[in-house]
Amino acid sequence: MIIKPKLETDITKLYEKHWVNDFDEINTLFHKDEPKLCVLDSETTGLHIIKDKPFMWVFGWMLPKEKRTDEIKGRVFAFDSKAEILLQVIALTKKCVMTVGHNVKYDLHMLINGGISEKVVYGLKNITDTMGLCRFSFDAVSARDGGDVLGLKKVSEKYIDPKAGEFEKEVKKELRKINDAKRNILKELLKPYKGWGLGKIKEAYKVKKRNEMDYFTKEKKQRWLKVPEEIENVYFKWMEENPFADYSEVDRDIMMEYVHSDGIYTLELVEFTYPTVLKRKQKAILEQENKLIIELLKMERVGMKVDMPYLHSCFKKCEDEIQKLYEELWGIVGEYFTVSQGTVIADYFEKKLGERPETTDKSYLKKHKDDRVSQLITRLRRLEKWQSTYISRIIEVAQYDNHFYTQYGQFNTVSGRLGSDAQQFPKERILTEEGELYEKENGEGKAPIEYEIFSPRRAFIVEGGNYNKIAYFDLSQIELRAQANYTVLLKKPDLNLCRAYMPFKCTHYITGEEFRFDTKEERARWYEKKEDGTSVWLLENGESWTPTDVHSETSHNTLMALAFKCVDKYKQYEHEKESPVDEKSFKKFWRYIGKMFNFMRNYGGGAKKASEALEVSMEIANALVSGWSNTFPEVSYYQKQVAAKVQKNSYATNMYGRVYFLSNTDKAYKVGNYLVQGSCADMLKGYVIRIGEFLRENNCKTLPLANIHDELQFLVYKGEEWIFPHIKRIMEDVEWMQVPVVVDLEITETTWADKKEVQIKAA
DNA sequence: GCTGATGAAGG
DNA sequence: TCCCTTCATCAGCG
Repeated sequence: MIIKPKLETDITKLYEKHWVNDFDEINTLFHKDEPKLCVLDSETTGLHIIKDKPFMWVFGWMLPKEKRTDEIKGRVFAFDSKAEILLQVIALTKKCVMTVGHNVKYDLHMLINGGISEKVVYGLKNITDTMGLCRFSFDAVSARDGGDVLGLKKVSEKYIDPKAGEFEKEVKKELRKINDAKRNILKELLKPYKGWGLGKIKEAYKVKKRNEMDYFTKEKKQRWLKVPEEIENVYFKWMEENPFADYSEVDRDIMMEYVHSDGIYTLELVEFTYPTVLKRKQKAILEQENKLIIELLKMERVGMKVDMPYLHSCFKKCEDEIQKLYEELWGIVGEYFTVSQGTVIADYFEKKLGERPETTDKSYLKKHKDDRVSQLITRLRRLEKWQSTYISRIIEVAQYDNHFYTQYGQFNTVSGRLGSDAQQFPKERILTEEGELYEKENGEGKAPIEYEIFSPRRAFIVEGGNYNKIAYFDLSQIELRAQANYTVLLKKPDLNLCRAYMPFKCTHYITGEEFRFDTKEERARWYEKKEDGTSVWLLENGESWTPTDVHSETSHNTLMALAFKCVDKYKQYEHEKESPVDEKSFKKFWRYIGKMFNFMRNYGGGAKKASEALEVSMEIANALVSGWSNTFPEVSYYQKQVAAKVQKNSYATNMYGRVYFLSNTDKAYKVGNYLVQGSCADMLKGYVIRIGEFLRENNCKTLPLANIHDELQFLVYKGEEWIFPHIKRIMEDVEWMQVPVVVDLEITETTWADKKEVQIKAA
């Protein structure tokens, strides 16, 4: 059945839109057209990759160029989700050169949730994500700096059809109507209770945004409002009986008007981006990404098991602590407010100090850290953030089956890194005030468990049964190693940075040969030791090589720049006017700012920012700049070279062929970091593919579980510990890295928080 | 309602 | 010339 929707644009009218109940019409036309490019897109009940189901699909294609006319460019078919049709559609996609979807990994989840076996989906070979095509053909500018956001609506509106956003509006309107109707039920229910309307509920409980619509929660907002039990019962019961509406509740006739457009724009995006992808020679790296789609798909479906009772108990602890602190805060200030209300806080400080602060941000509060109000606000902001972002969110996501599922954004980032929400789980626990005091006196990590409010990583536990172990493979300081390697590749190796990771330009204590690192075998000798445990490689002064402590070195050179005299390196410094630096203050202060600045400067940071961020004088900040330059002269050279190259050519290419293109080269200085960050990201992506192959070839049941930038996690199947040395070998074997790559292994049989380091050798 | 600022995290 | 991100909340603007 051919659909003539009310809304058509110059772009969409060139596509024939069908609604079908079975496969016949699709099949007949497909064989008539013999397309090379097809699209698959799902409409689903929500965004949970395991719980939610597809209820409608769009399958379509673009006609081969020779078959197009002025009237028709392609065909799209919408149908209710049924496994039989999907299976036949999948068979057709295999006849195309390319099958695309926008964020296609999500649609692959929905194929599985729609009744297609995992085996069939995991076996798909010609899947390409149009988000990837966008990333590989757009400028390397992050969204923060005004670069493109890759959402289908945004991209199509900008590059394909200014009217692309119109289609969704009708459906959104309809969805809003349904949710409004549900909200009106609550309104009616609340009518008998004076003073407790919808507005008051919104003050008492947090209302989050889902699809730009109000999503009511059970989380407290303005905690001074005491909600009568009766009201709370009415409200909670309403929530249960009236769950937040999703697209499946929208009338099918209205859906039908719009579903085709997503498929059409996705096809159009291929036509728009693909020539640039080819021109920039991005086909090889695109194929890598395509392989990765399936590996990530598998990984996402494993999910991390969470300890729900623990989370619920932490929620309660957090809640009590927040309530307690708020009561103290309101008592002092004499007014009810929340800690994110900057104006109220500014009022307070204006009254107290006679001067109105411009901001009430973290740094302002830190300046008044002896003020109890300042302490309370700082602490409450942290607690509330943790409670809502970690505890509540994990509970919400994991409610379905006690697993936290994350989705990896494969093309979100400019550099090539994966994005995911698992990356922000704090490593450290949050303690009560007493606990923090205890640690101040007795050392970090020393506070006993009764002081602990919440340890995010404690919530993630092993699966159990035959999967009673999680292994974490972590790349040691990989970005700094890659940075060192880039100076080697530029034929100007940075002495200090290289010597942090290998005995660069050192000589053997017996043979006198210089350390070489051109081949794998030569490189592997960096670790060789004498019987007494010191390195066989000797520095110029005859001492055994020890890895340079790059942070101390920057601090040392900063002190030199400030005209300190070195009495004992890293330990004692004297000055004509300033007070001397002893070992303790070197460690606690100078090394700390040296470390912070090392990272800052690698990203292009300057003296002004350093002075602000590290809260030091401009004099010290300037000394850090020159201290850094003296410590890593060739890193400085590298940064200048890359920027100059980008100024000249408008692009640079990382170690895996990923191109960073800039139409406007004002921010060329950023590319130096893109190359380092992006090469490491592609390195990780490569591991995921290769380790996946290894596990398949050996019929392993161990499952890749998660990735966080420089770490890979595996859910280990009982008895398969033999693979650890192989994974380590795969990860440490990086063709282009002349600086040694080192991988550490940690294991837990209980929770993520309790992982312990294990020594192994690469196979 | 949308945007930008702010601030809590990860590397 | 401080890099890449995620997620939540609020003030200001239209």
